[in-house]
Amino acid sequence: MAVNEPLPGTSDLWEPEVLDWINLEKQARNIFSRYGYTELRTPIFERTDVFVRNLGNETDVVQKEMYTFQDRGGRSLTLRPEGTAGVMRAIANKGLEQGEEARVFYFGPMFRGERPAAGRRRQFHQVGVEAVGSDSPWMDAECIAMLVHFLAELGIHGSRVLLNTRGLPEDRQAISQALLDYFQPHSNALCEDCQRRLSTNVWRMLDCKNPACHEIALGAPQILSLMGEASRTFFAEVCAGLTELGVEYELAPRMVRGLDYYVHTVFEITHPGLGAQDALAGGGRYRISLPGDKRTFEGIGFAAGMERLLLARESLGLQSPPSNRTDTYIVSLGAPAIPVGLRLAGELRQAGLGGRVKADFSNRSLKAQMRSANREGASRVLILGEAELSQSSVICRNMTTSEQVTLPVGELKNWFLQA
RNA sequence: GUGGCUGUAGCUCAGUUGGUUAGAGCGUCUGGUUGUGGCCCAGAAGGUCGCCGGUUCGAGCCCGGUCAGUCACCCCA
Repeated sequence: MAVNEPLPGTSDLWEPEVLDWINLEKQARNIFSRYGYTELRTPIFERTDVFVRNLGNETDVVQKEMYTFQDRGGRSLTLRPEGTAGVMRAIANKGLEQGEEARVFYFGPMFRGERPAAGRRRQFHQVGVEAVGSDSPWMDAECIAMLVHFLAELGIHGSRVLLNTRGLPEDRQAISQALLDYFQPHSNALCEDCQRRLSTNVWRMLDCKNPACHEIALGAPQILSLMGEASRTFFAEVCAGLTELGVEYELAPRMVRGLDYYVHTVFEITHPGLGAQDALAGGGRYRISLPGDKRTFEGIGFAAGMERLLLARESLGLQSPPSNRTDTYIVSLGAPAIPVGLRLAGELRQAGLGGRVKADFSNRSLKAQMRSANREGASRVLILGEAELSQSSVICRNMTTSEQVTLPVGELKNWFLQA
């Protein structure tokens, strides 16, 4: 039993759920390509430093969530915990001309060694986009609007767009200091995590969920007001762009996203149908430098959790109904009929007739085979028995109307073509 | 990694104060006279009660451990 179960946090995916996944991928390609994005597929494992370097060594993802192993040559490799790093590596490898933009989307499995919960898996799937090479705030607005468009196309209503800015790196020092000056006096009242954050990551204290910390964080200085002119102008233009595109959003001045590489815009989309992990998607503007490359790449991107998108759809009653497995079912009565049914099935498929064709090789009674045909939802049944074999004919039964006729094999095509 | 809840047939679940061969519904299979599905009827198959150990004359029921699921925390998609 247990040996056949998938590992914790992983799962087998059967129809009809698979149909929802196919549809999700189709919609992603459909929408993102309208914005000029092209699909990129990168390996699901990379050299470990690709991730450590990009995500930041102090992040939780790097510290305790990566699936890292050594290959035979002793190199440290890691199953990708997110998509951006690999995409950036691929772009750097291909090369980006000065002034050239890369706009790509991707989807696929990601791996994080976390404890599974609602909407959280160890192997999960993300659909994401990256627009690299533009430093324009209008690009941020368009990117967020594209995500909102995508959600609408999936029928996901009721989500919220939360928006904030982290400003430019040169503003960070002053802001961190101001936050530190504010939180330090309260240190005794803070939770364990936040006491540690005082020295590691003061920003993160702003969105601590601990009630006591949250209370204190409410009185913290507004980071936006501490930023320089350039940062504030950038943010204002992102907001203006969203308004221009008719995207509704909420300012979330205390939202701080986990990864170190963000500059300026950060955003998150939440949905009430998800449970405790209510983030449907998240992203922001980033600057990334790669090992062996002197350049810094700036871009804007997001990743959406595919499981969560599906959960949100489910909470709105939008999952695919179970589908029939068979359109045409071929019943063979008696051992001599079985190879004839086999051949007939092959001919139908080659001719593109009868949709999903399944032949029954079980040599069971007619009744038993008819029951199977019915259970599988077949709309047409072809019956081959002794009498039919001797005269090269076949009984053609319409399962919806229960009408049937005996036809020479040569006339089957016409029968299939009529409704 | 930490905590709460759960773990009985393919599925959904019953199993009384621990006491003889562990039950139901659905599903599956077979049959209801010569070769015809869905409805109905009859019969059958299917379970080491997650696993290991303990308490007991005796445990699906009690205790401990373990594994798995689930939800929550940390964090994130």
